[in-house]
Amino acid sequence: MAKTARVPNGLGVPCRSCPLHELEHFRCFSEDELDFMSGFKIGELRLDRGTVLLEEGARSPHIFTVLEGWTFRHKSLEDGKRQVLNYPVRGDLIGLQAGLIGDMQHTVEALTPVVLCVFEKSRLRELFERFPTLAFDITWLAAREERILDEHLLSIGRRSAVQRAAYLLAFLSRRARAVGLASNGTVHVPVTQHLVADTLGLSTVHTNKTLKKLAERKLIRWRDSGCDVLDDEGLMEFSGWFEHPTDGRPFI
Amino acid sequence: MAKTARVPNGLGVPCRSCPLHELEHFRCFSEDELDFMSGFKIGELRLDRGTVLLEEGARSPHIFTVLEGWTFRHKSLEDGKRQVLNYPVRGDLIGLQAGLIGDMQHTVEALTPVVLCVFEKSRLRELFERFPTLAFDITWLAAREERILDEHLLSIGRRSAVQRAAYLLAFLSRRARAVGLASNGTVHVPVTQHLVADTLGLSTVHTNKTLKKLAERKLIRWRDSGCDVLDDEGLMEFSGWFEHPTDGRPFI
DNA sequence: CGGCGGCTTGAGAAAGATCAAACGCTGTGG
DNA sequence: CCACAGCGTTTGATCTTTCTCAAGCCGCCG
Repeated sequence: MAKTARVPNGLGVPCRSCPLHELEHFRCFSEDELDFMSGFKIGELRLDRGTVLLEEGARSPHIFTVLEGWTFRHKSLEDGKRQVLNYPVRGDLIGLQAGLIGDMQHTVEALTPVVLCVFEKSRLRELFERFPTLAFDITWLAAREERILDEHLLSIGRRSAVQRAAYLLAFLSRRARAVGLASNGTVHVPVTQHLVADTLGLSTVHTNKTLKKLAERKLIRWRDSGCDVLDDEGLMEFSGWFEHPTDGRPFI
Repeated sequence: MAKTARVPNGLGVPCRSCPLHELEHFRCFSEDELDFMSGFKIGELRLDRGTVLLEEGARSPHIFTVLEGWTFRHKSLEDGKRQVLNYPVRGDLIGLQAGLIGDMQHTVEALTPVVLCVFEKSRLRELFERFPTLAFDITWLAAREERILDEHLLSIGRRSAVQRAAYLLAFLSRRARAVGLASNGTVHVPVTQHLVADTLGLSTVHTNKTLKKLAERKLIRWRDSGCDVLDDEGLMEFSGWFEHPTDGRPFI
């Protein structure tokens, strides 16, 4: 079963030389911002695959940012049916909802070995007061998450099983690619079919049959408990989804 | 078909005497904040039922806040299938996503006659710089929207049709009640069954049969192209959903 | 070797979609 | 005042998608 880890262990990468800055995807920081961030970040947290970072109902004193690896967040009904909500990857914020509103209302778990930056939520107010630009970035990220969830909702509510699957894999592939997770051009998405099922709102059996159809079209290949996305353009076309460009993504 | 309206018309209620302040639901403003808000608000917009406020693909110079009435936001697939995402009501922000990120990626429409407060998105930066507390409130609202979408996603993905319907109506009733829209104890939700269907990801026919089951249990009553929620506690129990308390809701 | 987790397959059952028709309002024009 | 059109709702019949149950396969690890 899932383990739980909580305590920052070790300082690791300083913000100044954060590897995410190299991706042209992100905006640049001022010196002041960098100084503040360096102090705001209180450590790094490394988690094994399968470890629960934050649990539904918990109240954590920290918020996090993904530095390396894949995570996913999900919540469940009382009868145990689970719904995956999203997959935070490099550069994404984790725990903002709980940081602002109160308890966690979903669970966040490591999908691969993961490295997170840890921040104290008690200093969020200070961040807002001293660095409006950073505050703006946080809000930007929240708005983008909202947009992604809109998209997921449309997909689950109105697309057929195959299109839904195509959308999901295209989405994940694009997202991974944008943060530098493609190796020689293709993205390997580290999800089990069971997890895909719980993301699409389908049963595992039906998901399996559905994914086979995408594999037959050479859009994906299943390998090593995960999915090689062979042709994300093809998936996008097939699902009827396309990626909307966004004005300058911030970074935090 | 839906009309489109765009221009603020008339100044209406001053922020100082905003009726929303009376609901103990919202946090209080300082004098400074009130001053700023009074200037930030550039007018009011009244829309008839069915009018489109913001359209998918548009780029508006404004963001809005609902002062009176019901709205809904939705997006569609190319083949015309529509998914309703949420129902902004009194006190909710509209257009933040587009305000921060770029184009609108969903459409917002008036469900009843509506009064909106209009703000200039170009002054958002200034708000963040001068009033960190207000910036914080905006982020709070974004995080709460995220949380609501999480809940919707779980519902659509994992609940049965009846439970989904029960959840939706309980949710809307609670929400309406919280902002003072209950008349002698019960809430009238002004949605057609077609709209409910597009929110639940079901067909209209099946939605009709599903709602009948809830009506048979005396949980709701259909009347005047809308739904009287007779027993939201009952709906909540039936759907397995419960309302999570939130720490101090801000206001904007 | 045995067990477990993840994938695959088939068969029958259930949930929900689609098609078709009709009803009861309401508003409009003759 | 009536005829009629349009929208929202209701109902029944049939078709499709997806679920559930059940079993088997494979590779990995203890």
